[in-house]
Amino acid sequence: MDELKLVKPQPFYMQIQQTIKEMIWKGILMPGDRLYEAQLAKQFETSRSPVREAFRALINEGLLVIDEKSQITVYKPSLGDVRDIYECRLALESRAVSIAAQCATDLQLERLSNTLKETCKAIERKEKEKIVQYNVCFHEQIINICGNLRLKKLIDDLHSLTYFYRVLNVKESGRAALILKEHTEIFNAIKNRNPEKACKKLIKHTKNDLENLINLIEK
Amino acid sequence: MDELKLVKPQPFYMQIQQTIKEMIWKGILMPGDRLYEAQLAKQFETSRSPVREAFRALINEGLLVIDEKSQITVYKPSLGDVRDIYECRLALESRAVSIAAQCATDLQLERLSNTLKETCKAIERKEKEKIVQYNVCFHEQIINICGNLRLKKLIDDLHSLTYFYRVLNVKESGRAALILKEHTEIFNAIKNRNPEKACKKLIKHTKNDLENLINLIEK
DNA sequence: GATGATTTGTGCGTATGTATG
DNA sequence: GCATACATACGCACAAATCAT
Repeated sequence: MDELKLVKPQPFYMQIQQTIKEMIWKGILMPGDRLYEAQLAKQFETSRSPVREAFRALINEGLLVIDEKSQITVYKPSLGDVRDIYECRLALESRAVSIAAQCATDLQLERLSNTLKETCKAIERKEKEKIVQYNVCFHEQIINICGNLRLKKLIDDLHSLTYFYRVLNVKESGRAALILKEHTEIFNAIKNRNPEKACKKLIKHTKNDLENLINLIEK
Repeated sequence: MDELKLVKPQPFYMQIQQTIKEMIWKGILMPGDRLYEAQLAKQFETSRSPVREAFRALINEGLLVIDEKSQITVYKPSLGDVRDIYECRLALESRAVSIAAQCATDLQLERLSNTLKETCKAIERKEKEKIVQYNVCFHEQIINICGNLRLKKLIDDLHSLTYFYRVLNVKESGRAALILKEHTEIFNAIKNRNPEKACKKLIKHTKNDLENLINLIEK
Protein backbone atom coordinates (compact mmCIF):
# COMPACT_ATOMS: atom_id res chain seq x y z
CA MET A 1 0.00 0.00 0.00
CA ASP A 2 2.39 2.48 -1.30
CA GLU A 3 0.71 5.45 -2.86
CA LEU A 4 -2.92 5.15 -2.05
CA LYS A 5 -4.41 8.54 -1.76
CA LEU A 6 -7.99 9.69 -1.93
CA VAL A 7 -8.54 12.35 -4.49
CA LYS A 8 -10.09 15.42 -3.03
CA PRO A 9 -12.19 17.27 -5.52
CA GLN A 10 -11.15 20.84 -6.11
CA PRO A 11 -13.53 23.53 -4.96
CA PHE A 12 -16.20 24.49 -7.43
CA TYR A 13 -14.78 27.94 -8.09
CA MET A 14 -11.50 26.43 -9.27
CA GLN A 15 -13.17 23.84 -11.45
CA ILE A 16 -15.42 26.51 -12.89
CA GLN A 17 -12.45 28.77 -13.61
CA GLN A 18 -10.72 25.95 -15.47
CA THR A 19 -13.85 24.89 -17.29
CA ILE A 20 -14.64 28.39 -18.56
CA LYS A 21 -11.09 28.64 -19.82
CA GLU A 22 -11.45 25.39 -21.72
CA MET A 23 -14.81 26.43 -23.11
CA ILE A 24 -13.14 29.48 -24.59
CA TRP A 25 -10.25 27.48 -25.98
CA LYS A 26 -12.58 25.03 -27.59
CA GLY A 27 -14.75 27.71 -29.10
CA ILE A 28 -17.83 26.82 -27.06
CA LEU A 29 -17.60 30.36 -25.79
CA MET A 30 -16.58 32.78 -28.51
CA PRO A 31 -14.76 36.08 -28.17
CA GLY A 32 -17.29 38.79 -27.43
CA ASP A 33 -19.89 36.42 -25.97
CA ARG A 34 -21.53 37.74 -22.86
CA LEU A 35 -21.50 35.60 -19.73
CA TYR A 36 -24.20 35.52 -17.08
CA GLU A 37 -23.56 34.38 -13.56
CA ALA A 38 -26.97 32.82 -13.19
CA GLN A 39 -26.84 30.99 -16.48
CA LEU A 40 -23.46 29.41 -15.81
CA ALA A 41 -24.45 28.59 -12.25
CA LYS A 42 -27.42 26.70 -13.61
CA GLN A 43 -25.29 24.95 -16.20
CA PHE A 44 -22.77 23.81 -13.58
CA GLU A 45 -25.53 23.15 -11.06
CA THR A 46 -24.02 25.37 -8.41
CA SER A 47 -24.97 28.66 -6.88
CA ARG A 48 -23.75 31.94 -8.27
CA SER A 49 -21.03 32.44 -5.66
CA PRO A 50 -18.37 30.13 -7.06
CA VAL A 51 -19.13 31.40 -10.55
CA ARG A 52 -18.55 34.97 -9.43
CA GLU A 53 -15.22 34.06 -7.88
CA ALA A 54 -14.12 32.29 -11.04
CA PHE A 55 -15.09 35.39 -13.02
CA ARG A 56 -12.86 37.62 -10.90
CA ALA A 57 -9.85 35.45 -11.44
CA LEU A 58 -10.43 35.15 -15.17
CA ILE A 59 -10.93 38.89 -15.48
CA ASN A 60 -7.60 39.38 -13.80
CA GLU A 61 -6.05 36.91 -16.19
CA GLY A 62 -7.44 38.88 -19.11
CA LEU A 63 -9.56 36.13 -20.58
CA LEU A 64 -12.79 37.81 -19.50
CA VAL A 65 -13.52 41.50 -19.69
CA ILE A 66 -15.76 43.58 -17.47
CA ASP A 67 -17.14 46.92 -18.60
CA GLU A 68 -18.28 49.92 -16.61
CA LYS A 69 -21.75 48.45 -16.38
CA SER A 70 -20.39 45.21 -14.95
CA GLN A 71 -21.22 43.24 -18.03
CA ILE A 72 -18.84 40.38 -18.52
CA THR A 73 -17.76 39.19 -21.94
CA VAL A 74 -15.16 36.86 -23.39
CA TYR A 75 -12.05 38.80 -24.32
CA LYS A 76 -12.04 39.69 -27.98
CA PRO A 77 -8.59 40.94 -28.92
CA SER A 78 -8.46 43.74 -31.43
CA LEU A 79 -5.81 43.64 -34.12
CA GLY A 80 -3.75 46.04 -32.04
CA ASP A 81 -4.16 43.83 -29.00
CA VAL A 82 -2.95 40.82 -30.93
CA ARG A 83 0.15 42.72 -31.95
CA ASP A 84 0.73 43.81 -28.35
CA ILE A 85 0.30 40.27 -27.09
CA TYR A 86 2.77 38.96 -29.64
CA GLU A 87 5.20 41.70 -28.74
CA CYS A 88 5.11 40.47 -25.14
CA ARG A 89 5.45 36.86 -26.20
CA LEU A 90 8.41 37.75 -28.33
CA ALA A 91 10.12 39.36 -25.39
CA LEU A 92 9.48 36.42 -23.08
CA GLU A 93 9.88 33.48 -25.41
CA SER A 94 13.03 34.77 -27.04
CA ARG A 95 14.58 34.98 -23.60
CA ALA A 96 13.33 31.49 -22.79
CA VAL A 97 14.79 29.95 -25.91
CA SER A 98 18.10 31.63 -25.42
CA ILE A 99 18.33 30.29 -21.89
CA ALA A 100 17.27 26.87 -23.10
CA ALA A 101 20.08 26.87 -25.65
CA GLN A 102 22.50 27.38 -22.81
CA CYS A 103 21.24 24.83 -20.35
CA ALA A 104 19.37 22.01 -22.12
CA THR A 105 20.46 18.50 -21.13
CA ASP A 106 20.96 15.74 -23.66
CA LEU A 107 17.78 14.06 -22.53
CA GLN A 108 15.81 17.25 -23.02
CA LEU A 109 17.27 17.67 -26.47
CA GLU A 110 16.26 14.15 -27.37
CA ARG A 111 12.72 14.75 -26.21
CA LEU A 112 12.51 17.90 -28.29
CA SER A 113 13.76 15.96 -31.25
CA ASN A 114 11.12 13.31 -30.67
CA THR A 115 8.41 15.92 -30.62
CA LEU A 116 9.54 17.09 -34.03
CA LYS A 117 9.49 13.54 -35.36
CA GLU A 118 5.99 13.00 -34.07
CA THR A 119 4.89 16.25 -35.67
CA CYS A 120 6.27 15.01 -38.94
CA LYS A 121 4.30 11.78 -38.69
CA ALA A 122 1.13 13.65 -37.78
CA ILE A 123 1.54 15.85 -40.84
CA GLU A 124 1.93 12.84 -43.11
CA ARG A 125 -1.23 11.35 -41.66
CA LYS A 126 -3.00 14.71 -41.78
CA GLU A 127 -4.01 14.43 -38.13
CA LYS A 128 -4.78 18.08 -37.52
CA GLU A 129 -5.55 17.82 -33.83
CA LYS A 130 -2.23 16.11 -33.21
CA ILE A 131 -0.30 18.61 -35.27
CA VAL A 132 -1.57 21.45 -33.10
CA GLN A 133 -0.86 19.42 -30.00
CA TYR A 134 2.74 18.68 -30.93
CA ASN A 135 3.39 22.25 -31.97
CA VAL A 136 2.17 23.48 -28.62
CA CYS A 137 4.24 20.79 -26.98
CA PHE A 138 7.41 21.95 -28.73
CA HIS A 139 7.07 25.43 -27.31
CA GLU A 140 6.15 24.13 -23.88
CA GLN A 141 9.19 21.90 -23.76
CA ILE A 142 11.48 24.83 -24.47
CA ILE A 143 9.94 26.88 -21.72
CA ASN A 144 10.17 23.98 -19.32
CA ILE A 145 13.84 23.53 -20.09
CA CYS A 146 14.64 27.05 -19.02
CA GLY A 147 13.06 26.18 -15.68
CA ASN A 148 11.56 29.55 -14.80
CA LEU A 149 8.05 28.79 -13.64
CA ARG A 150 6.99 32.39 -13.63
CA LEU A 151 8.17 32.89 -17.17
CA LYS A 152 6.14 29.83 -18.04
CA LYS A 153 2.97 31.15 -16.48
CA LEU A 154 3.32 34.53 -18.16
CA ILE A 155 3.74 32.92 -21.56
CA ASP A 156 0.91 30.46 -20.95
CA ASP A 157 -1.46 33.25 -20.00
CA LEU A 158 -0.53 35.19 -23.12
CA HIS A 159 -1.04 32.12 -25.26
CA SER A 160 -4.45 31.52 -23.81
CA LEU A 161 -5.55 35.00 -24.88
CA THR A 162 -5.18 34.12 -28.55
CA TYR A 163 -5.54 30.38 -28.30
CA PHE A 164 -8.86 30.31 -30.03
CA TYR A 165 -7.52 32.12 -33.09
CA ARG A 166 -4.32 30.15 -33.14
CA VAL A 167 -6.14 26.86 -33.45
CA LEU A 168 -7.87 28.22 -36.52
CA ASN A 169 -4.51 29.31 -37.79
CA VAL A 170 -3.03 25.84 -38.03
CA LYS A 171 -6.23 24.10 -38.93
CA GLU A 172 -7.20 26.24 -41.85
CA SER A 173 -3.94 27.05 -43.51
CA GLY A 174 -1.31 24.89 -45.09
CA ARG A 175 1.26 26.17 -42.66
CA ALA A 176 1.91 22.94 -40.80
CA ALA A 177 4.92 22.03 -42.92
CA LEU A 178 6.41 25.50 -42.72
CA ILE A 179 5.97 25.57 -38.94
CA LEU A 180 7.76 22.26 -38.67
CA LYS A 181 10.63 23.65 -40.71
CA GLU A 182 10.93 26.68 -38.46
CA HIS A 183 10.71 24.56 -35.33
CA THR A 184 13.47 22.36 -36.67
CA GLU A 185 15.69 25.37 -37.23
CA ILE A 186 15.09 26.52 -33.68
CA PHE A 187 15.85 23.06 -32.39
CA ASN A 188 19.10 22.86 -34.31
CA ALA A 189 20.24 26.18 -32.91
CA ILE A 190 19.49 24.98 -29.39
CA LYS A 191 21.28 21.72 -30.02
CA ASN A 192 24.32 23.59 -31.31
CA ARG A 193 24.29 25.73 -28.15
CA ASN A 194 23.82 28.88 -30.12
CA PRO A 195 21.54 31.17 -28.10
CA GLU A 196 21.70 34.09 -30.54
CA LYS A 197 20.66 32.01 -33.48
CA ALA A 198 17.93 30.22 -31.54
CA CYS A 199 16.63 33.58 -30.45
CA LYS A 200 16.69 34.95 -33.98
CA LYS A 201 14.94 31.94 -35.45
CA LEU A 202 12.27 32.05 -32.81
CA ILE A 203 11.64 35.72 -33.42
CA LYS A 204 11.23 35.08 -37.10
CA HIS A 205 8.94 32.15 -36.41
CA THR A 206 6.78 34.17 -34.05
CA LYS A 207 6.54 37.06 -36.48
CA ASN A 208 5.43 34.72 -39.25
CA ASP A 209 2.85 33.29 -36.93
CA LEU A 210 1.57 36.78 -36.17
CA GLU A 211 1.32 37.80 -39.83
CA ASN A 212 -0.63 34.68 -40.58
CA LEU A 213 -2.94 35.17 -37.67
CA ILE A 214 -3.65 38.74 -38.67
CA ASN A 215 -4.52 37.72 -42.19
CA LEU A 216 -6.87 35.16 -40.76
CA ILE A 217 -8.58 37.55 -38.39
CA GLU A 218 -8.99 40.22 -41.03
CA LYS A 219 -11.00 37.88 -43.21
CA MET B 1 -21.19 73.28 -16.99
CA ASP B 2 -18.53 71.51 -18.82
CA GLU B 3 -17.49 68.29 -17.21
CA LEU B 4 -19.80 67.68 -14.34
CA LYS B 5 -20.08 64.02 -13.67
CA LEU B 6 -21.19 62.19 -10.60
CA VAL B 7 -18.59 59.84 -9.31
CA LYS B 8 -19.82 56.33 -8.85
CA PRO B 9 -17.95 54.50 -6.15
CA GLN B 10 -16.16 51.41 -7.31
CA PRO B 11 -17.57 48.10 -6.12
CA PHE B 12 -16.29 46.91 -2.80
CA TYR B 13 -14.38 43.98 -4.25
CA MET B 14 -12.30 46.31 -6.41
CA GLN B 15 -11.58 48.71 -3.59
CA ILE B 16 -10.65 45.81 -1.37
CA GLN B 17 -8.37 44.36 -4.03
CA GLN B 18 -6.58 47.68 -4.37
CA THR B 19 -6.40 48.23 -0.64
CA ILE B 20 -4.89 44.84 0.09
CA LYS B 21 -2.30 45.51 -2.59
CA GLU B 22 -1.37 48.80 -0.98
CA MET B 23 -1.25 47.22 2.46
CA ILE B 24 1.33 44.80 1.12
CA TRP B 25 3.32 47.53 -0.57
CA LYS B 26 3.38 49.59 2.56
CA GLY B 27 4.41 46.70 4.74
CA ILE B 28 1.20 46.64 6.75
CA LEU B 29 0.84 43.12 5.47
CA MET B 30 4.16 41.33 5.34
CA PRO B 31 5.23 38.49 3.06
CA GLY B 32 4.11 35.23 4.61
CA ASP B 33 1.32 36.77 6.68
CA ARG B 34 -1.87 34.78 6.64
CA LEU B 35 -5.10 36.47 5.62
CA TYR B 36 -8.54 35.64 6.95
CA GLU B 37 -11.67 36.45 5.03
CA ALA B 38 -13.68 37.19 8.11
CA GLN B 39 -11.06 39.38 9.68
CA LEU B 40 -10.63 41.58 6.62
CA ALA B 41 -14.37 41.70 6.09
CA LYS B 42 -14.74 43.05 9.60
CA GLN B 43 -11.93 45.54 9.07
CA PHE B 44 -13.52 46.86 5.87
CA GLU B 45 -17.00 46.59 7.34
CA THR B 46 -18.33 44.42 4.56
CA SER B 47 -19.40 40.84 4.27
CA ARG B 48 -16.99 38.11 3.24
CA SER B 49 -18.21 37.97 -0.35
CA PRO B 50 -16.34 40.97 -1.79
CA VAL B 51 -13.25 40.00 0.21
CA ARG B 52 -13.30 36.55 -1.31
CA GLU B 53 -13.61 37.95 -4.80
CA ALA B 54 -10.68 40.28 -4.20
CA PHE B 55 -8.66 37.30 -2.96
CA ARG B 56 -9.29 35.33 -6.15
CA ALA B 57 -8.05 38.17 -8.30
CA LEU B 58 -4.96 38.79 -6.17
CA ILE B 59 -4.15 35.09 -6.15
CA ASN B 60 -4.27 35.16 -9.91
CA GLU B 61 -1.99 38.15 -9.90
CA GLY B 62 0.49 36.30 -7.72
CA LEU B 63 0.45 38.66 -4.79
CA LEU B 64 -1.46 36.21 -2.62
CA VAL B 65 -0.86 32.49 -2.45
CA ILE B 66 -3.34 29.75 -1.69
CA ASP B 67 -2.25 26.33 -0.50
CA GLU B 68 -3.94 22.97 -0.73
CA LYS B 69 -5.81 23.63 2.48
CA SER B 70 -7.13 26.92 1.15
CA GLN B 71 -5.04 28.97 3.49
CA ILE B 72 -4.20 32.30 1.99
CA THR B 73 -0.93 34.09 2.65
CA VAL B 74 0.93 37.08 1.29
CA TYR B 75 3.37 36.00 -1.40
CA LYS B 76 6.85 35.57 -0.02
CA PRO B 77 9.29 35.27 -2.87
CA SER B 78 12.20 32.92 -2.32
CA LEU B 79 15.61 33.94 -3.57
CA GLY B 80 15.03 31.77 -6.61
CA ASP B 81 11.68 33.43 -7.21
CA VAL B 82 13.26 36.86 -7.07
CA ARG B 83 15.74 35.79 -9.70
CA ASP B 84 12.95 34.38 -11.87
CA ILE B 85 10.92 37.54 -11.52
CA TYR B 86 13.88 39.67 -12.51
CA GLU B 87 14.56 37.40 -15.45
CA CYS B 88 11.02 38.07 -16.67
CA ARG B 89 11.36 41.80 -16.07
CA LEU B 90 14.61 41.82 -17.98
CA ALA B 91 12.92 40.22 -20.94
CA LEU B 92 9.98 42.61 -20.91
CA GLU B 93 11.66 45.87 -19.92
CA SER B 94 14.58 45.47 -22.28
CA ARG B 95 12.10 45.13 -25.11
CA ALA B 96 10.18 48.15 -23.84
CA VAL B 97 13.24 50.36 -23.68
CA SER B 98 14.40 49.33 -27.10
CA ILE B 99 11.00 50.22 -28.56
CA ALA B 100 11.02 53.48 -26.64
CA ALA B 101 14.39 54.39 -28.14
CA GLN B 102 12.84 54.01 -31.55
CA CYS B 103 9.63 55.91 -31.08
CA ALA B 104 9.95 58.48 -28.30
CA THR B 105 8.76 61.99 -29.22
CA ASP B 106 10.68 65.09 -28.27
CA LEU B 107 8.11 65.94 -25.65
CA GLN B 108 8.46 62.51 -24.09
CA LEU B 109 12.23 62.86 -24.04
CA GLU B 110 11.93 66.18 -22.30
CA ARG B 111 9.66 64.70 -19.66
CA LEU B 112 12.12 61.89 -19.04
CA SER B 113 14.87 64.43 -18.70
CA ASN B 114 12.80 66.39 -16.20
CA THR B 115 12.26 63.30 -14.12
CA LEU B 116 16.01 62.83 -13.91
CA LYS B 117 16.48 66.45 -12.84
CA GLU B 118 13.86 66.09 -10.14
CA THR B 119 15.55 62.92 -8.93
CA CYS B 120 18.78 64.83 -8.69
CA LYS B 121 17.16 67.53 -6.56
CA ALA B 122 15.53 64.96 -4.33
CA ILE B 123 18.88 63.30 -3.75
CA GLU B 124 20.48 66.59 -2.77
CA ARG B 125 17.67 67.21 -0.33
CA LYS B 126 17.78 63.60 0.87
CA GLU B 127 14.05 63.19 0.36
CA LYS B 128 13.94 59.41 0.31
CA GLU B 129 10.27 59.02 -0.46
CA LYS B 130 10.61 61.27 -3.47
CA ILE B 131 13.71 59.52 -4.73
CA VAL B 132 11.84 56.23 -4.84
CA GLN B 133 8.90 57.92 -6.46
CA TYR B 134 10.94 59.50 -9.25
CA ASN B 135 12.85 56.30 -9.89
CA VAL B 136 9.61 54.42 -10.31
CA CYS B 137 8.37 57.24 -12.50
CA PHE B 138 11.37 56.99 -14.79
CA HIS B 139 10.68 53.35 -15.53
CA GLU B 140 6.96 53.97 -15.94
CA GLN B 141 7.55 56.73 -18.43
CA ILE B 142 9.65 54.47 -20.60
CA ILE B 143 7.00 51.79 -20.61
CA ASN B 144 4.32 54.33 -21.40
CA ILE B 145 6.33 55.61 -24.34
CA CYS B 146 6.36 52.22 -25.97
CA GLY B 147 2.57 52.29 -25.80
CA ASN B 148 1.89 48.61 -25.26
CA LEU B 149 -0.64 48.46 -22.45
CA ARG B 150 -0.33 44.76 -21.98
CA LEU B 151 3.42 44.98 -21.66
CA LYS B 152 2.84 47.66 -19.05
CA LYS B 153 0.47 45.52 -17.02
CA LEU B 154 2.82 42.54 -17.10
CA ILE B 155 5.72 44.65 -15.88
CA ASP B 156 3.62 46.37 -13.24
CA ASP B 157 2.43 43.05 -11.88
CA LEU B 158 5.98 41.77 -11.69
CA HIS B 159 7.12 44.92 -9.95
CA SER B 160 4.39 44.61 -7.37
CA LEU B 161 5.64 41.15 -6.44
CA THR B 162 8.91 42.53 -5.12
CA TYR B 163 7.76 46.05 -4.37
CA PHE B 164 8.05 45.62 -0.66
CA TYR B 165 11.69 44.54 -0.87
CA ARG B 166 12.54 47.16 -3.43
CA VAL B 167 11.48 49.99 -1.21
CA LEU B 168 13.90 48.71 1.39
CA ASN B 169 16.52 48.56 -1.30
CA VAL B 170 16.61 52.25 -2.05
CA LYS B 171 15.85 53.41 1.44
CA GLU B 172 18.56 51.53 3.20
CA SER B 173 21.44 51.66 0.82
CA GLY B 174 23.41 54.51 -0.61
CA ARG B 175 22.48 53.46 -4.10
CA ALA B 176 20.42 56.50 -5.04
CA ALA B 177 23.28 58.28 -6.79
CA LEU B 178 24.35 55.18 -8.68
CA ILE B 179 20.81 54.52 -9.81
CA LEU B 180 20.57 58.07 -11.09
CA LYS B 181 23.77 57.58 -13.05
CA GLU B 182 22.45 54.40 -14.63
CA HIS B 183 19.13 56.00 -15.44
CA THR B 184 20.94 58.87 -17.09
CA GLU B 185 22.88 56.48 -19.26
CA ILE B 186 19.69 54.77 -20.33
CA PHE B 187 18.12 58.12 -21.05
CA ASN B 188 21.04 59.21 -23.20
CA ALA B 189 20.86 56.05 -25.23
CA ILE B 190 17.16 56.59 -25.84
CA LYS B 191 17.75 60.20 -26.76
CA ASN B 192 20.44 59.16 -29.23
CA ARG B 193 18.00 56.68 -30.77
CA ASN B 194 20.25 53.80 -29.95
CA PRO B 195 18.02 50.83 -29.02
CA GLU B 196 20.86 48.35 -28.58
CA LYS B 197 22.71 50.55 -26.17
CA ALA B 198 19.57 51.47 -24.26
CA CYS B 199 18.78 47.81 -23.97
CA LYS B 200 22.26 46.96 -22.76
CA LYS B 201 22.30 49.73 -20.17
CA LEU B 202 18.93 48.71 -18.86
CA ILE B 203 19.98 45.10 -18.54
CA LYS B 204 23.04 46.12 -16.58
CA HIS B 205 20.95 48.42 -14.40
CA THR B 206 18.42 45.71 -13.69
CA LYS B 207 21.09 43.18 -12.86
CA ASN B 208 22.71 45.59 -10.41
CA ASP B 209 19.35 46.14 -8.85
CA LEU B 210 18.88 42.40 -8.47
CA GLU B 211 22.30 41.84 -6.89
CA ASN B 212 21.61 44.57 -4.40
CA LEU B 213 18.21 43.23 -3.55
CA ILE B 214 19.56 39.74 -3.02
CA ASN B 215 22.21 41.03 -0.65
CA LEU B 216 19.52 42.82 1.25
CA ILE B 217 17.22 39.84 1.49
CA GLU B 218 20.00 37.54 2.58
CA LYS B 219 20.69 39.67 5.58
C1' DG C 1 -9.41 9.85 17.96
C1' DA C 2 -13.50 12.87 19.77
C1' DT C 3 -15.04 17.67 20.58
C1' DG C 4 -15.56 22.36 20.14
C1' DA C 5 -13.77 26.51 17.86
C1' DT C 6 -12.17 28.55 13.48
C1' DT C 7 -12.16 29.12 8.78
C1' DT C 8 -13.49 28.23 4.21
C1' DG C 9 -17.09 26.70 0.63
C1' DT C 10 -21.56 27.14 -1.14
C1' DG C 11 -26.45 28.52 -1.62
C1' DC C 12 -29.75 31.94 -1.61
C1' DG C 13 -32.32 36.35 -0.65
C1' DT C 14 -32.55 41.12 -1.33
C1' DA C 15 -31.29 45.78 -2.80
C1' DT C 16 -29.63 48.33 -6.46
C1' DG C 17 -28.74 49.26 -10.99
C1' DT C 18 -29.68 48.80 -16.11
C1' DA C 19 -32.19 47.87 -20.38
C1' DT C 20 -36.51 47.79 -22.83
C1' DG C 21 -40.79 48.70 -24.19
C1' DG D 1 -41.13 59.32 -17.76
C1' DC D 2 -42.91 54.66 -15.82
C1' DA D 3 -43.25 49.75 -15.26
C1' DT D 4 -41.33 45.47 -15.92
C1' DA D 5 -37.75 42.20 -16.45
C1' DC D 6 -33.35 40.96 -15.61
C1' DA D 7 -28.35 41.22 -13.91
C1' DT D 8 -25.13 42.21 -10.50
C1' DA D 9 -23.35 43.47 -5.64
C1' DC D 10 -23.56 42.29 -1.27
C1' DG D 11 -24.92 40.10 3.02
C1' DC D 12 -26.06 36.17 5.59
C1' DA D 13 -26.72 31.35 6.97
C1' DC D 14 -25.41 26.90 7.09
C1' DA D 15 -22.34 22.99 5.61
C1' DA D 16 -17.79 21.09 5.23
C1' DA D 17 -13.11 21.11 6.30
C1' DT D 18 -9.39 22.09 9.48
C1' DC D 19 -7.20 23.10 13.89
C1' DA D 20 -6.39 22.84 18.80
C1' DT D 21 -7.18 20.73 22.71
